[in-house]
Amino acid sequence: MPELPEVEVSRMGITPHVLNQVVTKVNIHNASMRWPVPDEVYQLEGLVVSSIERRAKYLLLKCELGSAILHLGMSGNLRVVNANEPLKKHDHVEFILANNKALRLNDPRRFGCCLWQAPNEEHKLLAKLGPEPLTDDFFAKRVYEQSRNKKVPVKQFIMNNAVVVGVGNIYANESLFKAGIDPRKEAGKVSLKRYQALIPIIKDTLAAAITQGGTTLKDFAQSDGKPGYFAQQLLVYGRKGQPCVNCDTALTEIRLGQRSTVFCEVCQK
DNA sequence: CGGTCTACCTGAAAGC
DNA sequence: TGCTTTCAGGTAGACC
Repeated sequence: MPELPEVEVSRMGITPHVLNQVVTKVNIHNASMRWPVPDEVYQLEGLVVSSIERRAKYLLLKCELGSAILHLGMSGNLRVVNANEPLKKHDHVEFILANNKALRLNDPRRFGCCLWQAPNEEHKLLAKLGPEPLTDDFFAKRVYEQSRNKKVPVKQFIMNNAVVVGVGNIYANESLFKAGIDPRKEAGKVSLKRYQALIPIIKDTLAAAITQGGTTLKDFAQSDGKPGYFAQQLLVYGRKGQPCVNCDTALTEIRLGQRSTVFCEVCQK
């Protein structure tokens, strides 16, 4: 499932093939994604892709008359293939380029989306997003102050897009383990000192995953079409019952906000 | 308004 | 073996 590192790696992967190319044709093979794919996306036809940006887990293909906003949801991936390559099942949207390549958005579960943003406008999905985790806008004191009087478990707090974007379930589990923080602990009762430990860990974990080419369990294909399964070592996620790497205690799995939460009851307090 | 819950969706895996 | 059920999860929006 694409988390922020996968999206960033996808961005980097498609950029050499897509940047500065003319979009000769847009094909919407299946408009029923999370939201209907709007016809405005056809406005890209005949335009040059002038930049490819990422905000949270959204990718923006920017052109003079507007931008396509892409989200991979849980099961989506982007591929760059030769335009004559047969479509695969769940290739919902494709952008044919002047270099005879096709950028294809494939998403079996259709939790992803392809939307439109006019120039100088900010789509409402992007408007309420919190800071990017890898920028200086995400820092411990800010998170600490934002968390005061919040009763929500700290894990759910750091997965809240208003606090920081791009921290999904896997990285929330991993980061809290590395920081030694019990995921159930009330966000408002976590000290500044502990946020000062946690925030750099989140940054380092995400940055390392980007550096290594992105991590995923399934569904992620490298943008050149090769399977992109990435064997990053996950310390707790998916390791319920297995020994903690620090103390050998069997890892515990619980549900927080309907999400699988794995942690070490000894190392995380 | 803050906090919690649900819906959306398919395919892999588990259960029977 | 093959059918049925469960589970995975990002996130907007409904709900209390």
